[in-house]
Amino acid sequence: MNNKFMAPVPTDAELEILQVLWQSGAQTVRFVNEKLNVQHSEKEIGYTTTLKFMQLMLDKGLLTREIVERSHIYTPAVPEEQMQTQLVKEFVDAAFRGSASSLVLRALGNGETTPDELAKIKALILEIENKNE
Amino acid sequence: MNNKFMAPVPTDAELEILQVLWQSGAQTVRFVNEKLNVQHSEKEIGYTTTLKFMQLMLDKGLLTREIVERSHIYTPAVPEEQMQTQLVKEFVDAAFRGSASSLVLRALGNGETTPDELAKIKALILEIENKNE
DNA sequence: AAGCTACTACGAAAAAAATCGTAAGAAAAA
DNA sequence: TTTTTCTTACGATTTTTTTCGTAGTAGCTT
Repeated sequence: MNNKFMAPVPTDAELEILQVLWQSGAQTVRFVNEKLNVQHSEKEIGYTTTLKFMQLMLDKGLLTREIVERSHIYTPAVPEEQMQTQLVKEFVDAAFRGSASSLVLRALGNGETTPDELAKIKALILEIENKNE
Repeated sequence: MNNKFMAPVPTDAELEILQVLWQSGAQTVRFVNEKLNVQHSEKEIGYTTTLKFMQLMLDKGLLTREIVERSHIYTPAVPEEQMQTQLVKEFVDAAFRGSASSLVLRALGNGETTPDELAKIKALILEIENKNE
């Protein structure tokens, strides 16, 4: 009984599954489960655990699926970019009281941003500035 | 029995309480509870709920407190900036597979960033680029 | 066909997070 | 000095998230 209107925000565990699918494309439960287990080498995640999640996510409208050769292939219901936009919005509210720019400052100030990436960001800023004219 | 070694990551509800304290400075449970209820106008959060959270947070090392006039005044154990740094790191991993710059791109591309803020960000980028020389 | 194997379905348990009710103490008010 | 009013302590419940065991189904193997 799947609501198909708007995808809800995923929980942490659900987001990990989405990551696998965005990165590797539509896949089976087995594939996702194995991928999760190579990353998370701490504690083995059971196959049925992953299966249950993916079924729940189907119900919630986070995934869609089709049957191929008697096995289910799952696909994210929304593209990564769209979900990221949504998540950033939430995160900015929760951790930066709504100020996206202070998030940006923090993210840049923080860490390892390669010159290449910096250049890309600079370009985007110029673009926005121009549009603001 | 409070661990005092390293503050753990706050849950969502805990983070909301921290926000109030970072924003308004050290405060009582009552103050925090009322502040939460004006924002969250959906469903009233009981006083004891907030109290319990703040006691838990004290135990976890997220808050400290002192007694003033027979009433407890709570203070965040870590400054907002430090916590933001930690949270951004986690968020980038969870939602952007570790790429801070794509988070930045997304955050900027997204929304309303004022020219003033853009300028500040640009300045930071230049600063980083210079340091990279 | 009988036994394996590889799946999915589903209920339910375990763990984590959020919420609240009740008791109890101490100052303030009556 | 009773009673009312705040405030904290703490156990317990509810809700949400995560995890898994068991059963059922269908193709393959022999």
